Amino acid sequence: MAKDTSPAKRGRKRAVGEDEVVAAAIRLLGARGADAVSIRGIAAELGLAPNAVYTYFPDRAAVIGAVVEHLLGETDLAALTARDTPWRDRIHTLAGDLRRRLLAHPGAVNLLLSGPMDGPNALALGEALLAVLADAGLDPTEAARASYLLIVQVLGAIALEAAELPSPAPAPPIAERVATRREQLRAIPADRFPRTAGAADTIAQFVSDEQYAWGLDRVLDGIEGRANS
Amino acid sequence: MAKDTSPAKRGRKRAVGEDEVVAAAIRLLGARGADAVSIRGIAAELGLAPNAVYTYFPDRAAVIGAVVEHLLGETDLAALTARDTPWRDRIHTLAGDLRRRLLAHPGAVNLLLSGPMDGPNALALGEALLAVLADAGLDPTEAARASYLLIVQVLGAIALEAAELPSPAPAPPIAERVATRREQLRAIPADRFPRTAGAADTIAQFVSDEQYAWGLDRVLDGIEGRANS
DNA sequence: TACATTAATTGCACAGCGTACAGAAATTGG
DNA sequence: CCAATTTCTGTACGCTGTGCAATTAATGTA
Repeated sequence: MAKDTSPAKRGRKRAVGEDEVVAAAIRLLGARGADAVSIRGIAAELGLAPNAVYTYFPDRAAVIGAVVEHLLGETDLAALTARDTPWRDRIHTLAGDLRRRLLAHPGAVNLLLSGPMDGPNALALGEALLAVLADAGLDPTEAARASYLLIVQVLGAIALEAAELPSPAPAPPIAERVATRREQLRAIPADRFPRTAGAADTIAQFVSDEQYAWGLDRVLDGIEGRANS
Repeated sequence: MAKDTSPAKRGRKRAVGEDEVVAAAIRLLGARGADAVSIRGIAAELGLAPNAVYTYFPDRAAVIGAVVEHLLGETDLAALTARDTPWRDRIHTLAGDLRRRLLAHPGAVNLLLSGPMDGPNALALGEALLAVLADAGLDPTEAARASYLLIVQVLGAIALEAAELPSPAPAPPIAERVATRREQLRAIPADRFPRTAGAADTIAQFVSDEQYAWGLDRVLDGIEGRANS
């Protein structure tokens, strides 16, 4: 049961730790977007030669995976399992939290979607979600299906929002993004797309907190209909 | 009203057309994955020097945008507006169609999510969706919100499926993907993630047709609850 | 028919990327 | 003090997007 990470190894001492590599990557992600999260960029950030990074991770994908894990690990799973709060509220809190955190560095969600999410923090999140949905009255099979549905919904919504942001810069405020959309929507020919043009005001607000919560509520409605079967 | 694309221009004749550029890109996408859709790869496919591509598109992002538009344009919108079919069935058909088409070249959905979907084919799809949801009894505002919800759901589900596929190769059959997942899930420690381990069988099938349809049905349930308010 | 104009294509170059390989530097157990 | 072991660096290869200048091909006009 000894910590088998410390027992005084032989060779040269490490200049940094794996966590510092991840930290440097996240620093780049926030400051210069997802494309800037490069091996060479991270190395420069740490004052190392590019290939020194390969001491800590086998390839770029592994670094990305560790970053994803770190981002997922920041979520407050305790709030998710607090059984004194209604289950729908708990999910709303988690979803809002994830959205805020992931849109803080646009491009982060693209990292999530660039590989399977199979790390321990991803598992922990899934497990907590299953617990909430059991509280909601779903049997284990339905709870599992619903948990995936929720993850799809949350990551999908965030990904679509992120898709229309130019990667660098930590995302303008929502009001500004809505205004930009409204401006672009005014160019739509009302004769060819009458319904779209007519609903332009609502469409402009697709990237708002309200639409995000509305969509989640419809999903939760659908899930709730399967409860205590 | 004359075709202002033909009136006999002056300089050298174009070796290919914009559509051939897009076709070459899609050929690469299907054969060697999203990463292979490079300017140089397209140029090689067409027998041109790399920078000749810049005659047709200003940069790589524009090429990607055209590819996305082309993929969206392949969807059968007529089936969406056939009012003799129940509206839920029509949406299921469209969703299944999109999934099949996008998973045919994994990585395609990442292209969709790499920029705003604001081309004419994207607009046409949105417009058709609004019509279906009007048929479902939603007022224009709710229909707009629901249409975005549906797009989020469909693209999110496809993106999550694509995320765990190694980009090249046109996606193994579903049964094989489920088997692979089941294998990986057997490694999950049941003591730390009891619910996850217990539902492993269901979780393995997250990438199945059934889960896709199940999730869509929950979303449609939620949307249906807002009809004829 | 000859020439000038215009557009498409090419060659070359630059800066960046991931990463493989060999060697130098640093640290420790014996 | 030496040998073993680990980390870090130098160098290099092949790939990417794309800007600039020169070349090639097609046309309208004289």
